[in-house]
Amino acid sequence: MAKEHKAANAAEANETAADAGAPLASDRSAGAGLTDPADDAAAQHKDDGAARLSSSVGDYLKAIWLLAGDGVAGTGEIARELGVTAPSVTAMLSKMSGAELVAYEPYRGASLTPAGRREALRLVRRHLLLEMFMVTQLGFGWDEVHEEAELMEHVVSDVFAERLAKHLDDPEFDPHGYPIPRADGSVPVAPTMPLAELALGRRFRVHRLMTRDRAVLAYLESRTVEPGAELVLRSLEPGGNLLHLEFVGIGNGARGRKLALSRELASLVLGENLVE
Amino acid sequence: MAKEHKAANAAEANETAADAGAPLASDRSAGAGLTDPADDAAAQHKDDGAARLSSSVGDYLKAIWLLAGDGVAGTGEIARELGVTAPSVTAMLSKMSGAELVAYEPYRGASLTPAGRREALRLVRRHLLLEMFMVTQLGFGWDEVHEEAELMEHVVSDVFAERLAKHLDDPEFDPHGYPIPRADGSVPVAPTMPLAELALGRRFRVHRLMTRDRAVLAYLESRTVEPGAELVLRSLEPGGNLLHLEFVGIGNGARGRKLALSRELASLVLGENLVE
DNA sequence: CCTAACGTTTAGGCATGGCTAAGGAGCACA
DNA sequence: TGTGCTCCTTAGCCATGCCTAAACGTTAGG
Repeated sequence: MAKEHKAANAAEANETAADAGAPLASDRSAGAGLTDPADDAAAQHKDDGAARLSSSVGDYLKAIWLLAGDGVAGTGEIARELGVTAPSVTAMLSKMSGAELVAYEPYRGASLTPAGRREALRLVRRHLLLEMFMVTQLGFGWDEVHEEAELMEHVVSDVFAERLAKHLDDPEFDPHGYPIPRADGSVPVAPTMPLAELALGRRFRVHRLMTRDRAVLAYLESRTVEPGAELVLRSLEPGGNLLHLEFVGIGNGARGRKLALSRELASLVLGENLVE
Repeated sequence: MAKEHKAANAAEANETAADAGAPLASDRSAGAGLTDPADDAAAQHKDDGAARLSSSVGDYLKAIWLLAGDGVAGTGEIARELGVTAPSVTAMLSKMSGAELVAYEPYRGASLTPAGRREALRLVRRHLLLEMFMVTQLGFGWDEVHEEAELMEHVVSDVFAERLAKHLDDPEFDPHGYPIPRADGSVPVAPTMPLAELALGRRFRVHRLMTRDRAVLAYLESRTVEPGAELVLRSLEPGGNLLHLEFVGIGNGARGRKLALSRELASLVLGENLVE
């Protein structure tokens, strides 16, 4: 079902380092440089980094990020993602547009401004850190933590998030390989070649399971197809819809084990082609 | 700094077992048994044990508990505690009264019903557990965690709270000796004799610093007056307004150290008179 | 080029939870 | 037994964020 979203591609992180580096005052005045009174209200939000956005606003920002990344997300799309009706989205987008968090064009959709993007990444970061904490320290399963992190991400402070990050050893990727935005607003990058495109006999290291579908994640993990695992493509079923793989990973207790995987799932497994 | 404690005393848990034992269904129907139409709305809230109370409602319940425990809290008192105006409190109390969370008598005040008490304790438990986590695992200072826990306590689930409790080793008291309500709704008890009432030459073990004043807490802790510390009253200033004490504790590195304490502060230090 | 279908926006409401202003209860002291 | 004074409540209002119903833009097919 839920297909992963945006193809966070390699190039991404640099571009972001740029926005993030920009103290975001210059950006805005250039990009949306208005001289109207509304600027005042907006200014407050920036000076101190984020004058407490409501959690609803945060949800919208995050939804836009997940749906479109740096592109444009449509009203209906956002409504579906958040489980609200389209009119609610229209109203909220107008408001957020006024606060310079999104660029909104009626009937077209909304995209994140640098400030909105920054806030969205802050939330995603919190979300992933909280999930990791719950799983690694409290013993939750990966399928139990999403909703709770969803709530908590809106109330934890910057300081809490950073202390938690340190407590977790500053992870850059979650256990499925999903990149955890950094505190400075940049996003770690990782190899993105789909396992499905691996050539015969070549060796592949898994970096990311590109899906939000829990059944798929659970299936892959039960077979130790997870970040760090190394595989070799031994053969293909005629037609190419089934891959016969073999584990060759080192840390993996699975060395030598065989694995059959459909092309469909293999295309969700991202990683890199290793030189032997 | 943050010292563990969990001096879970032997006898404890009984008194509370009584209240908590009451499954709160019987209580309510007997106590407030109305037959009017409003019952419907209220009924929904009870059937499933607590149909997600808003965080505001929770704040009110907690405030009443902190201010009055099982007694009656006045409108103004609650308003001050929560930082809202009196009319807001009146309105909220009426609503909560309808939901059978408090017993509200206009112009008199409100007290918790069993259901309200249960919810208040749930929140207090979460609050204290979160504070302990932040301090002991994330390295926060005790004076930094209150507000954040205040926010988080409203969003963490039962399961999260219990897993966190286990992660923290099921503490029964926070580091200031404040009792942490148990998951079953009972409250640990500890000795409550004020240090100020100690007789000359007698030995005293600190169990609790009975104040929320941060300056006082910091002052006492900087002198290692904290749960577990053991002191002997050596002499009194004429008039009895100053106590000359000496540390005799075992776990305490402070053994033999002298301490002068005003009667005022000594009355905030609760504990027990030890037989020598 | 026009029109139907779809998605989006406007209009009008509702619930929550807060506020100020103004009137009423309760109590203490004369 | 009144008379203040304090505290509490009632009345009326506002902001947020959601909803439904209805009008409107956009776009693709005839």
